[in-house]
Amino acid sequence: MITVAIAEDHQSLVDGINLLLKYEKDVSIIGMANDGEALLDIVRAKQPDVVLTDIKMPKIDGIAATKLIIKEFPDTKIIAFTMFDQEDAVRQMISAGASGYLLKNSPLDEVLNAIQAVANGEQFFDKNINVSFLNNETTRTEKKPMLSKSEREILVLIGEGKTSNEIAAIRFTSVSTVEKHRKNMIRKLGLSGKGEILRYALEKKYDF
Amino acid sequence: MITVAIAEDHQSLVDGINLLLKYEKDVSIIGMANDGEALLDIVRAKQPDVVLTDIKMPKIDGIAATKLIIKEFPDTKIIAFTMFDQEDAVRQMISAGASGYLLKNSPLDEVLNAIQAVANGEQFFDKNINVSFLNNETTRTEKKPMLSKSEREILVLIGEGKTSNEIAAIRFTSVSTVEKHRKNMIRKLGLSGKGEILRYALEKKYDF
DNA sequence: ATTAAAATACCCTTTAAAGGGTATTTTAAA
DNA sequence: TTTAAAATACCCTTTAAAGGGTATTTTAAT
Repeated sequence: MITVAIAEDHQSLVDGINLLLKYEKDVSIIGMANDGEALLDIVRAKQPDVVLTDIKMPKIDGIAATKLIIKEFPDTKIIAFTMFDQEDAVRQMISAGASGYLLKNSPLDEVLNAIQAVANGEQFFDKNINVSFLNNETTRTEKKPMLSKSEREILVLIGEGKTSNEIAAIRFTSVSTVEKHRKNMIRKLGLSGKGEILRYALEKKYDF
Repeated sequence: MITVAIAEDHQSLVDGINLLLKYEKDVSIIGMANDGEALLDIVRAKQPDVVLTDIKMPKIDGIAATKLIIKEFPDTKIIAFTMFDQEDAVRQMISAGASGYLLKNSPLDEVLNAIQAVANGEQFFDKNINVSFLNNETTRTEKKPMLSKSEREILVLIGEGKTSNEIAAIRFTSVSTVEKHRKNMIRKLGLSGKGEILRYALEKKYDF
């Protein structure tokens, strides 16, 4: 019997996975969480064999949660279940100690395959993910630019219509710092022109 | 028997809804799509009673798809199924003709409740949504300021990321004219601040 | 034909953002 | 522990947009 904990901020999807696994006799869901903190509580209390976790979650994100879980319970198998195929996200999850990576646009029964694979000591990667970069030195160097934590925070505020001045006040930093982050993001994202970072923020805002 | 079509770009969630409804004898899923274009094909081919659709989808988004479906098949009941509780998104879906609005962080069985409600001619809104503004007299009677033809054209171009200079070139007018239209729109719409008209253009892009 | 609204085009000033640097401290990874 | 990356903060210049006018020509409705 494989015991599984699920962390995912969309309850509908948790319910869907539950429906799928309810009648699987070799898999038992022993806990569900909608954020990383609740996931850690479950793992500490019940020590599941497999953890299926979203990356973007409230309180503690999937990558940080994975690190903490692996640190405390190194034998736990962790599968990332997320909507984006971002090289950097995959790489971070792998180096945090995850054994598998699933995309939400894949069929739901892949979840079962992944759980069984990782419980069996194997790794499991979604077919739609390009994992070549994990072994390939050249591909790794040309990875697409990833925004840092501060940069993402500022991008969200930009999307909310805040000016650099307001953002500086909110984050208790100087305006020049905010403007520096702006410029760095513009460079990283390959943008140019006045409104372009606002456009970017608004268009991608539901994406992360 | 209620016939249902689902449009949602995360296959895992489609599978979950499928699992939930498979053994419901008064509900039958007659089509599934991962984008708005495929949804329209299904609706035209099979004319479902109820459509459950995501808002953010490839090719044609949920709001545009809703408008098209209601135009061709006015009796179709449409439920928005999405991850964000944004007043503007709700309002736009309603004015596009949707009968219900569900959040993805709600339990999956709400989907069944929503389908049965709208099939029955009722409206169905997620408990976690603030819908007060829909019945609010002041909001409803508040006639939106009417933009002129040129103003709307320019607003579209602003939404496409064009600068006043580029817009002037496209429209064969002077930059000062474009800037005048900008300022007039800002005044009419009650906006203020640098990026605000771009924000407006991007957020209301289905509305004017 | 009169009139009102829309579209056109210019004036001036101010401001936020962008484009270009350099430099220090803090944090996290190898 | 050494190193690299991120976050911090400042410098200077340029530019697009905003905020405030006035004024003329077109277009459409009475």
